[in-house]
Amino acid sequence: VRLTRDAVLAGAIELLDEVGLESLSMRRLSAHLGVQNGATYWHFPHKQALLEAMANAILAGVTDDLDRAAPWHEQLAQLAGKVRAALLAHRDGARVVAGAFAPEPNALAYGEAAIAILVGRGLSHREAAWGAGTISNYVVAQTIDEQAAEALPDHGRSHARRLAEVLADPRFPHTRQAMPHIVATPGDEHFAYGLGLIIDGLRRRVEARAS
Amino acid sequence: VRLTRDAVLAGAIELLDEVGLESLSMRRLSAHLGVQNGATYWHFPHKQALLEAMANAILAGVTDDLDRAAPWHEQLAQLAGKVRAALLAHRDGARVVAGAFAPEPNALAYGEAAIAILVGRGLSHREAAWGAGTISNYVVAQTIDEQAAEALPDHGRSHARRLAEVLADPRFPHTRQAMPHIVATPGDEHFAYGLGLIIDGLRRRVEARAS
DNA sequence: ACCTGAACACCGTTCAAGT
DNA sequence: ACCTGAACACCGTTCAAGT
Repeated sequence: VRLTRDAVLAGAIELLDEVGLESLSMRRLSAHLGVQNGATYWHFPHKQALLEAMANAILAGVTDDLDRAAPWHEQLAQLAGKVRAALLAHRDGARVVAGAFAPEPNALAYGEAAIAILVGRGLSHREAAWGAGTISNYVVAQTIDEQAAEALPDHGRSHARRLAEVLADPRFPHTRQAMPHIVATPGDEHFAYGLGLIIDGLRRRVEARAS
Repeated sequence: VRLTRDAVLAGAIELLDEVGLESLSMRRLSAHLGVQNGATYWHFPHKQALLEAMANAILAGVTDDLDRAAPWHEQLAQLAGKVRAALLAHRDGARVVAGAFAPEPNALAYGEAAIAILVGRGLSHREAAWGAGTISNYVVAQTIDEQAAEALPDHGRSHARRLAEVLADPRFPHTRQAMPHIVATPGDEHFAYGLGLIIDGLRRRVEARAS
């Protein structure tokens, strides 16, 4: 049973989808690959390196097929949507990517695309980098929330009940009224709202430049 | 050596500041408290419960002393700034809070304050909840980045060098020019920029309501 | 070059037994 | 009520030895 770096990586993604990030151990991965305990360490120096490679794999193709004819702010929204879709395509995908710190190619390609769009509209590299980072953080954080909500036992009903109890506290009247919208709502509308806030902020700055 | 829930919690925060989240184990905490291995389990049912309590402790007081006379968007910015300061006050504070899922009182108080401000300006509870959530996610994610950058060995110089090497790749020209602004810049300006984007987006929606 | 087998130094959690 | 002591079932990582 000859192993390769790619086989280890593919097996790791497979196992991630099966058991989730919490249960993804190097030992379990070895078992999944039908190999002895330390075998994976020949292909990856440590677990973190494997996780970075997984994050890179999850983000593959996010900069493909962008509609360059669309208005710049729609291109940004499209790009963010593709990243979100990529994260949602794997169990705990958002958390895996959030934990990756090293500059892997696919994450860089995504950042480059976002910065290029903003620089193209006249923002400084500093503003473009910070703006792209804000979007990036939003997409990952929001998708972590979505996947956490998904993963809740019995579709989160017990969690919702516990939340409702706490919100009976008279100190939190508005939170109580907003209850249905507190836990990350599945579907695109919730995601689009927060993204829209950030992009609107960027539009203001781009328009200020233009005048 | 009589233990209490509060003593365990205080010891845990102390140990967090000393060794960081990665090295904060239940066993090490017991040693730090001068007590046997399983002793902490009488006061907290599991590690996650302790971490939630720590997150709550870190967020203590974030809703105090808000300037109710200030414009609403400045109140929001103030609130976000106080949360960031609270997270920065402890090693890995942002990551601890990010990992807390249960609705603890201080996090709820913060959410309530933010939602109340937005509802007070005419937004629906849905928009207010989503807007507050976007700010919340931003503050935590951005502060995680800041604390990660801080924690880098030799002030991140080796990391910056590795990044510079990767960015020699001609595929990433804009990222390369933006290099000094890619890693979370310490100080308030970087933080304020992203926060300003979100708040500006909210201002547009509040103004749309008013007219 | 690539993998096995076994070890090292840890984890979180449980629980009878003590006080 | 609160803690000890010891165990259970795991971890990530290393490394001589094999092929």
